[in-house]
Amino acid sequence: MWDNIVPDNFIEEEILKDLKSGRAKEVITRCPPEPSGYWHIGHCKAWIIDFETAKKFGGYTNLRMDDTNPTKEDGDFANSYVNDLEWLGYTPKNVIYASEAYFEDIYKIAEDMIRDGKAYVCELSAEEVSQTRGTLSEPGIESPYRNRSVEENLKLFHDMRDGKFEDGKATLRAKIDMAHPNMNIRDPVMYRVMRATHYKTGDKWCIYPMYDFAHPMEDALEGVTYSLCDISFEDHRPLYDWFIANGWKGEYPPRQIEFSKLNLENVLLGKRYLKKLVNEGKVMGWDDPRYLTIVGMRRRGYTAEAIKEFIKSLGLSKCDSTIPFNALEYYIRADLNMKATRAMAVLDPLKVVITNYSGSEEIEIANNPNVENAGSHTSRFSNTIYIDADDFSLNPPPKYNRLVRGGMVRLKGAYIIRCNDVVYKDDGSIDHLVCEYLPNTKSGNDTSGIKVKGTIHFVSQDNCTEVTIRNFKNLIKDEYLDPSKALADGVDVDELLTPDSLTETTALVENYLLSAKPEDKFQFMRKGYYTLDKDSTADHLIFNNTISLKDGYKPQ
RNA sequence: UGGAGUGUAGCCAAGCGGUAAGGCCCGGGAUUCUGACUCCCGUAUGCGUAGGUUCGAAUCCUACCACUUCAGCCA
Repeated sequence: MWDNIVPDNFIEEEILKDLKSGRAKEVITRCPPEPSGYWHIGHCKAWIIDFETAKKFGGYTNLRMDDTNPTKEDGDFANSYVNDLEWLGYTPKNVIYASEAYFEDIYKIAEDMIRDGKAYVCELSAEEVSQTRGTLSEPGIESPYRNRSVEENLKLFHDMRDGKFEDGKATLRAKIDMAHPNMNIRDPVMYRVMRATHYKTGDKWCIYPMYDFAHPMEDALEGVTYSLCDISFEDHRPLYDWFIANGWKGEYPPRQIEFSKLNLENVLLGKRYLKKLVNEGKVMGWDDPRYLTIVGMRRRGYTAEAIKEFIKSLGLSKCDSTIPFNALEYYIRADLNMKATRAMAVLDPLKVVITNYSGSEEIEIANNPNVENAGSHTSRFSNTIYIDADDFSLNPPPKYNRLVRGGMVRLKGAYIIRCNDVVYKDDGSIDHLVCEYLPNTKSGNDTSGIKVKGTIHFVSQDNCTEVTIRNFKNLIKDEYLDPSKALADGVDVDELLTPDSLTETTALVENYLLSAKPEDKFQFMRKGYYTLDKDSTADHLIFNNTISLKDGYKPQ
């Protein structure tokens, strides 16, 4: 049945072995966020693995809120995940709230474990537990409460649930091994007393299971067969397996497999840091286009497909890795190249007067020359136009293919022009260029036989509108390739920030863009990709610079 | 310094005893009414190091080295 599946990575290899040996019979995965923050590109990697792996083996994936700590969680986050997944193009089979779906069952499993002598109620304080845990090289000390009778433990555990202990006064602990070299195994806490209103279950519970106990039980209860997570949980796997072995009686036990997480150069994804900048008003919000949150990337103009292709291109391993940002940018450009509508925009206008032309006429601009049937839209040419200032040079560097005094260029979609004169302002700067056009050179209808080296974009005075452009630089200064390490080394967060990571400029765009809707994607030809920001109003458009085009021009 | 994990090109990453895939970056060229895209070509006598086994080793064995990670009643 599985014979024609070819594994693409070590996780799929492991799964295939299990399937063939009968250890597992299907592939059901889960994406298990704690609803306590917005998703970012790092989470994307995990969700892509969860969904793609299950899909490959004909299984499915659930979205499960791992909401076992009411002091940190919020239902708004949970809702955002459903939207983010949808945007990414994934539909979970079920949306589950662990608190609602499993708390009662997990509690019963805990009772069974007490009956089996596998768990005990401990009344050591948090500090005492910490002090008796031992160190990396020394064993811990067993709790004085470790050998209570089953009856006493059961009664005390019920007391915990019934609110007879104050917060922090008692825990349920797994009875494993206080001398184990893996610290996680030294009688880990399974339940703590915590009076907090849960966004989903309200005040129904005053005890909450810990991740290490809850997670494997949730997986098992849910029928999840593969619990894929990042490498930071590797040390927890023995515990995961212990809880499955000692707490769950089912036939096909879930299996945890870890992979390395995604790090990007110059990018900080820590929740604390993102939150701090939002609170201090240093960014526009969680969806700031400089953030690599899902909502931020979306607002910036990144596409879900580009993000997915990027992550898939990275492969899967357990090695620590940090990916250069330009690896992501490649996929953003590649996807936008096929999706963005071409348009003309002049970012730094220089006026050009065409002396031998009068009036105005329509021209056609292909919406996307790389896509068949993308169609075209109408723009205009007239005797007064604007070109970008850097497309004209008084002292052209070598191999400069744009407009120079006495030289010719083609205006995209219109005519070839020649620059005959330069008119200066009183301060010595250029006021405008005086040009002539070559009448028989119109695009698509050129009978002149004249070849020019350069084609530049422009807008016509009678067909353009001023808009705001938001330009972004990396939030983190270039020299901090690993900002989390810098932070750990004591560098202040503010020191990491690029001072002018957001700048606003204006541009003249062809009027075709007036009908754009938020999130519409455009390529401003020869410049970059832009998307309309949600802050735009009918008479004031704001475009976010998603990413520039590559510039292969190297003078010399 | 106890446990766990990882070392293949500048960055990722295939490879699973038969003589180092691919992608990004970079360099060169072609093409181009976007200096984009596209298309060619080039980039590890070498796989953390040192030994060993073998006709043959990135793959097996031994030792060592480096890096990451774990001492929440967080997830």
